[in-house]
Amino acid sequence: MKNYIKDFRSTNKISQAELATLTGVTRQTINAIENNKYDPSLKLAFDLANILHTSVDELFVNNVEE
Amino acid sequence: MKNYIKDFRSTNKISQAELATLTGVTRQTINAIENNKYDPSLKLAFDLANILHTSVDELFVNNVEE
DNA sequence: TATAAGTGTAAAACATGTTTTACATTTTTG
DNA sequence: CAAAAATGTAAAACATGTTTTACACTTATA
Repeated sequence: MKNYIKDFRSTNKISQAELATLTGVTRQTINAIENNKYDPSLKLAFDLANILHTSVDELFVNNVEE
Repeated sequence: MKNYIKDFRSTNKISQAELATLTGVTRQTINAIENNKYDPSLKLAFDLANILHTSVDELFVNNVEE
């Protein structure tokens, strides 16, 4: 699973910490997701898309190959 | 989180068991998600959307109020 | 109406996502 | 350049998602 959080975050001029606060998770969670340590829950994916003014389908790309 | 899996499944004329096989999870998982026992992982959400010929953003709706 | 196919459900074990606490390194700015 | 802000990271505890096994109930079909 690839994501464009960093790009959208930069476009929206917002830090990992701010994005964390706005989505109600910790900064570590945002950092881990950006660095592909794991994927967010579906709910968090939607919250991230909302705050970053985009959609889940645009924010993430599902690598069909595992 | 609300989902339209049952509706899309019906449109695509496919059983819970078939959808499970196609997405690589168990029938119980599909059943639990349809009945809102829990939300799928982001990857499973994408796989479901693909198989059901729709998008994550159309298949699920994020209830902003927790 | 009998049988098969489809659906609902449950508990235990296991896998993945998130928090907490804490510190190190890098980047930005006065 | 010094200080502040931002980012990377790690381990333990906790929360949520998924499998396995198993059985009961309902709906479709011969």
